[in-house]
Amino acid sequence: MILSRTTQYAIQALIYMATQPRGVKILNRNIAESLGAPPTYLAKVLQNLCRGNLLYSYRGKQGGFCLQEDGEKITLMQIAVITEGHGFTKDCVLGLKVCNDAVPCPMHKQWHPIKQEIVKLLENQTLDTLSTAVMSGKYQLADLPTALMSGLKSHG
Amino acid sequence: MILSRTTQYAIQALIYMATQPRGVKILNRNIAESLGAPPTYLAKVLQNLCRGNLLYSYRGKQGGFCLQEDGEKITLMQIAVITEGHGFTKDCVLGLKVCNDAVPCPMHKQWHPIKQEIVKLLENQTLDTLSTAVMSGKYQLADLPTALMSGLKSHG
DNA sequence: TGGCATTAAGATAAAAACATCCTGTATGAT
DNA sequence: ATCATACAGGATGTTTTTATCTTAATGCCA
Repeated sequence: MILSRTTQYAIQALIYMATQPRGVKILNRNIAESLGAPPTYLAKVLQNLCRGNLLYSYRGKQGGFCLQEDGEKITLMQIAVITEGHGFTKDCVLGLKVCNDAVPCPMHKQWHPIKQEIVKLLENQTLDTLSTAVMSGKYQLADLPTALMSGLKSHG
Repeated sequence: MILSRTTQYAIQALIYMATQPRGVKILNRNIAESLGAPPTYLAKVLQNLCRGNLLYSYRGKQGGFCLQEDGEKITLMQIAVITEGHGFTKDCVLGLKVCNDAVPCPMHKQWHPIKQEIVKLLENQTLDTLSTAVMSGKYQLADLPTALMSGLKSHG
């Protein structure tokens, strides 16, 4: 598994939010329901994304979460860096603490280009592209296709 | 992290064994020391590799572990399948239980080719190639270069 | 102002991964 | 035979990740 469960929730949640009308506050409860994710855990993840400045949060009645301005430009890499920590793209595939061009593990040379492709992919995929794909109805965001589809339909 | 710590230990251990003269029994204790891995934990990993038919084990005095015949042809994929379980190459990058060409997540199309490259790499890398690289002295197998190097030197 | 809905945050719990411990069993050497 | 050595396997402990619970803080609205 390349991304932790936490990061997967974060990405799913943000894509979901990008499918919703911009500027409207979205409840944690609704996101969790649409994704089939544990609400209390997702709340922590969203909190973390707020600290990472990808989201705004508003308390009280009429509160909820909102994508930051230019939210659709957010990349998967930005998300992953917040949830997995910096340097998760730098880890040695064999787990060595020090592994670089100068002092490589025996897989370093072969693994490096693939790692680069993963990085490039994560950097190229934006919430814009992904949410558009989901809204087309051809791609599922969670293991609850009916729940999600109905959720999308009710909003647009 | 693409491979679990357990898989990393397994790969490191097998590469190390492939650097040693074939047919000679190798002690868990020595492998662990050379890799800087916890000996009792490594023992479990090696046990598992025996069940997976990559190693032979011998008990009692003069006992130890031996690479299976044709051990140098073992691929990283064979190892990973044993330690991570089948289907670890089939996991959806967003964590969906069902995600395939027919019912894809919004990342499926973009992720698939990279996943294929990872699979191909793991299938192409053999203990032969990797142990040869390590024996050349240009590549480190553990975060204990001096310990490993001296270990290799003492055996040829 | 009081009541309610919502996120924030800290404590706690559960599960999985990682690691250790102890006893059993096989095997070669004395 | 007995002993020392090394793997096997089960129980236990620790750490990290994932998940839940509870209380506080905030803000809307009547």
